[in-house]
Amino acid sequence: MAVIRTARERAREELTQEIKREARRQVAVAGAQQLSLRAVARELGMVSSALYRYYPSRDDLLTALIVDAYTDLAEVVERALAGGSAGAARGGSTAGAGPTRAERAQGARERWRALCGAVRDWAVEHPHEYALIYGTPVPGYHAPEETVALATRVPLALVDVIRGAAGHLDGAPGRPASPVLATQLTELAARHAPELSQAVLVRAVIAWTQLFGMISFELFGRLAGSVDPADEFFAQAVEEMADLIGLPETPVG
Amino acid sequence: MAVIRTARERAREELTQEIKREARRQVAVAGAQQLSLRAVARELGMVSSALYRYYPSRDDLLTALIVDAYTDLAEVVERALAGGSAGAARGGSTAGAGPTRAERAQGARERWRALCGAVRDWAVEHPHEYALIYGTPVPGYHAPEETVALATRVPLALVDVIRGAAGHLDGAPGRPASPVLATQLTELAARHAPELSQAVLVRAVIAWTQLFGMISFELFGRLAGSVDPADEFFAQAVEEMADLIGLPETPVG
DNA sequence: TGTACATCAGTGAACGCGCGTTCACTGATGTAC
DNA sequence: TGTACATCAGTGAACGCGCGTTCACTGATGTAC
Repeated sequence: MAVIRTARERAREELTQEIKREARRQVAVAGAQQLSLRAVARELGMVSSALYRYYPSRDDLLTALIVDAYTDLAEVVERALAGGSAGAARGGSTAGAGPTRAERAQGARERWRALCGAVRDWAVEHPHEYALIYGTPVPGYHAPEETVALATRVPLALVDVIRGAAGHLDGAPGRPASPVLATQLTELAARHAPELSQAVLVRAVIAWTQLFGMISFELFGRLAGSVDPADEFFAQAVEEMADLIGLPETPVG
Repeated sequence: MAVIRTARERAREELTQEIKREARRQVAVAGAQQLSLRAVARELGMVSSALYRYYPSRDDLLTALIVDAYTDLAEVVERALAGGSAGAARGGSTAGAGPTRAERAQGARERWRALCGAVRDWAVEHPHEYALIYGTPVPGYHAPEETVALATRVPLALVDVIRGAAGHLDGAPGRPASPVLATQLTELAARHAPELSQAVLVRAVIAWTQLFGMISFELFGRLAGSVDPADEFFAQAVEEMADLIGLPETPVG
């Protein structure tokens, strides 16, 4: 009620964060499966039962970490797009005004690069948190509704990048979608991207799965012996995907 | 020594298989993390310590399952290619003789479809075994050398399909590879596919990561709300990947 | 074919471990009058 | 400002669980002579 938090309230907020921080640290070191309330409590110098004042169960703590991971990744990606696109488009835009439609189209490929790079960088820096949200689901754990909406932020950003270039996409003509797929794409378009053709949407989904497929393979060690370290392969694949979608090339110079 | 196995030897072989079978069943139900020697023993009506006559540790049993999973998948894929390509190419080939080079090129897209379909079907039928070999690595478990060679069988089959169409590939011209990537591709080509260009090889790796990226997303529930069920999306993506690589279209009729 | 010994599969008890969660408690912090 | 009561964070013991692995043992199977 009071604007100024009581000592109790402040302590509670801080400890809630500290518990989460320590839990995240443990997940980062040993993976989600190894997360143990007792170990967290031990590290914090508390007794294990004290944690139950903050999280009603281990699964709730895990959920908090998952929510944070989704949020963190989404913010990193959105920040990369906000910064990157403004920078890329600023050159040609009237000072003070936002980028024009054509300018955003010009910047679409840079934005696509920025998005892919941001996801990969985050994943490489937080491999276990990445595994937490994009790895094998933990059997027995069921993600609450809350995370479903969060999980869409990155794909929505991806679609947004493509929408920015709508009308300027120059990919090869696509194959017609078969009936069920066409229906799925129509619904997807209605919800998120009415101006994109089915051919482009399919490729957006392909690029999306491609992006995370590559990253998972890299993190999980499946590229060892072929294109690992994967930096340049990744960059190349990002361009190939941009070509596939038909994102316009930015004129050089 | 004896050609005829003694009762002891036969019993040992059978029990070794039965233990593996029960372990596989448990992994299929609850995932690798849940595999427990005690539970396996219980189910088999033995005492847990008896298992140590057959597998020296839990990790060794897990390794046996992983080896089996790799082998099983590879065999399914190789069988699909053997059957599929023979059938596809038989129409135009001289009776008795193998397919000519041009005929194999004609069949390359069918072979690519067969390969992708076989991998996906196997994964859908054995989701937990798929997760065992393509999911998040189990922290603390280190895969022995043995599995490394096994893991290459599917990608080798993939490269083989493309090699079958060498000289007939008609993909869009690729971008030049940057230095490190070029080196990696040169080594890859030297080892596995000297007749393929770097542009094609990059796309082969892209298609490879794409294939498993899609399947993982499908199995792990990440396509829910977009293109799930994924059958038609998968088929479409398989064609797009074939286009990207430049596998020749089979003439219809 | 029969006996003496060696091999080895399976038993049952035990070790030592760590886990999530509950519960009655204490003492400090906060609130109402 | 001071007192009486309510709230709630943290304690410590306990419950009940399942796990991987070791070890001395027994009894059945196999082998050599």
